[in-house]
Amino acid sequence: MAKIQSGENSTKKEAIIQKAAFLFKTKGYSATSMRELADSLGVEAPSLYNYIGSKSELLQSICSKMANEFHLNLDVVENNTATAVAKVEAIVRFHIQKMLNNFDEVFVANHEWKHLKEPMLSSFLNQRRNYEKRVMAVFENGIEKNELRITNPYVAVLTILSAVRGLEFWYGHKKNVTQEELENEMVKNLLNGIVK
Amino acid sequence: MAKIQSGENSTKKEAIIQKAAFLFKTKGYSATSMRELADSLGVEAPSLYNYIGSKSELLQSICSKMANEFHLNLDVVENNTATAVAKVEAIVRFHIQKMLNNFDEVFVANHEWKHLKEPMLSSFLNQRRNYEKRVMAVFENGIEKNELRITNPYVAVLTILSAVRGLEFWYGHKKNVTQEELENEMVKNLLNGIVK
DNA sequence: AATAAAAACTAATAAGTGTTAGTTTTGCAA
DNA sequence: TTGCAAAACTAACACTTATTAGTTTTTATT
Repeated sequence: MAKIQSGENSTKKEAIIQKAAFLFKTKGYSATSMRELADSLGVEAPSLYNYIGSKSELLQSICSKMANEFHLNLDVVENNTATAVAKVEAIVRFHIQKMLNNFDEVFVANHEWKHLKEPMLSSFLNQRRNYEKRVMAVFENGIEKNELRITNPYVAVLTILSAVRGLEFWYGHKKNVTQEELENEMVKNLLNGIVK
Repeated sequence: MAKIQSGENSTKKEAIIQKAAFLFKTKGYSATSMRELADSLGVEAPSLYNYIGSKSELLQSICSKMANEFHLNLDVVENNTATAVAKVEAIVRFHIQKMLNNFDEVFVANHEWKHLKEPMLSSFLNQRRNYEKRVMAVFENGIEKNELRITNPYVAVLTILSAVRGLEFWYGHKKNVTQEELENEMVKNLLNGIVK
């Protein structure tokens, strides 16, 4: 009957993943059925299996894609910025932008990872721990170089990254704040708290 | 066979709700089955219905209990603290303490509310919007009285409350940070960013 | 127009869901 | 010890779940 529509630059598999991200975000992974996903693509559920292996594979694709992108950005930041403060700002800005531009997928990676199956679950958590450590190293470096006035880098990382993650709470509210304003104001509030 | 164990100060219904909160937090509402909940209480699933009305009633109990407690605290803070800065600090500290002392239930109210059924869903979201507005009023008052240097109270509320909510991320990590240290350090980092 | 591959379909399966009905066991009061 | 209510049980229901098998339709190529 109907065909799975995919944009010019995306395969049909990618179209399925994108819709899945939207539904997983909206209803949660477990509460989203394959029939529902198929329905929203104008197709019967078994047809999806021409493109994907399983429901859990969809979740896995989303989570690992996000993990990779965040790690990749950290590589760039570590090599291309001078001061620790500049690194922190670059990291915060990337998180904010990702949050605003790839909301569905970031949200799913942040909230639905617990439904990953082993061994992907362990792998995902390992990657995340690793990411945290690398960010924390940036903060520690900032303390050594006397750029930051924080005393506990772990708490600082936790505080800042969580604050940014909280943008998901803002999403949909659509107050009279532009994306740029929000980003700048947030960076200011957060960095003011820790920069010397 | 086995009986549902309830602590000295709690009814059996409360014991069920508490275990439900733990499971809903750990596996998510949809992925938690009544059989599983019963199992963890050493009982068969239908036995639960001697004490509760339905699965969704469990979620409702948890969410509305948390909503009430946060509102109640705000009543106290509004009346019993002098400056806006003191109010902000008191709110932040309450959020942190709740997060650390009633982790399961706070987590569920924060993450699983979307599975509430109407009309409780709308009611819950209304309460939350209301809470935000009241907190925002505190910030606006702080700007008027020249106590705060923020320019956008909405972004500030978002940033601070999200940062605190991010404690869920810390929970379980058990770094070498005591609860008090964490609370004080976090309050410092956050207030430094906005207090004049 | 014929053919082969891609992609949709229908039907079915086995497992799991919340919940109800009806029955048995348990524990306490008389 | 008897009797009664509270609280457990078993069996079953009507649905929903992800997924597979097998078949038909669509699409593009020769």
